[in-house]
Amino acid sequence: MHCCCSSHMGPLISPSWSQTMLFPDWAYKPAWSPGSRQVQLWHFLLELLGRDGDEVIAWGGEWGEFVIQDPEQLAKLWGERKGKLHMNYDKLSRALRYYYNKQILHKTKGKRFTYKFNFSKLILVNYPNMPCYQQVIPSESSFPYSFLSSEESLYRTPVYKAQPSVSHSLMLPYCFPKSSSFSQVDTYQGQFPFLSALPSSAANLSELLRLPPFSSTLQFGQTLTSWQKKRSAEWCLNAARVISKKDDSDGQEEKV
DNA sequence: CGCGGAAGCC
DNA sequence: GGCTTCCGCG
Repeated sequence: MHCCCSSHMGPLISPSWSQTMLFPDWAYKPAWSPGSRQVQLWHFLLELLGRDGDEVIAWGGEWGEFVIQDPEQLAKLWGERKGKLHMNYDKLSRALRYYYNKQILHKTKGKRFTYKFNFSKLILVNYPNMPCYQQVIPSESSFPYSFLSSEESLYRTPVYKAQPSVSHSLMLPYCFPKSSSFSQVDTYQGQFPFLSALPSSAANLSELLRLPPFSSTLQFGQTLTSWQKKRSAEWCLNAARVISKKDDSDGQEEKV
């Protein structure tokens, strides 16, 4: 039994989930609040990946896999974000390679500009003291998709290939009940920059949560629904209104 | 391209 | 610690 992120998937998806999202309070702490640092490369990648139809970077055929379609442009954007005017793909890719050791990321061999996130490790590395997490991961081994051969996706078949039993990292916060130890929860506050630190508002959250491949949204909706019904009182819940679209929405530094 | 050592920066 | 910069190697 692993917390709320159970493996069963039902047909139900709340039609309103894209309009109203519920998050624990701590999920809204900005990245630059005490205890957290500047934006990290993987935050940035997830952020861009959350924007559907991006020409610079996009999700690949496998769960967590992504393809950098315009390496130099990606480097330029990253450089702008970090204030490094001479950033290029050579340097950016070095940073990506440093993720190999941490097992946050690895290279999809044979595919140009293609890397793959290990969401489980991503969480473990960055948020090691998660209570329920230690139950989730070891039981299923760190990678729930082992039935997928890595060579399998020569062709880009979108759906139903990768069906994770543990949903992706952005859902993991839902596995951490607020319940008894408030102090623990406090420790987590501000530690989810990829949830809360994205440039501006909750609108970005919605983009982010469209995240990786496929059914994640479905699971997400389902999870939300059940949590809303069952345990919402136990959470420090926040309602995030998702602004459907701002004409101002390029208010990030992407455009200069 | 992709890799990883080495040094440097903040 | 998390890159950034540079570089030699395959």
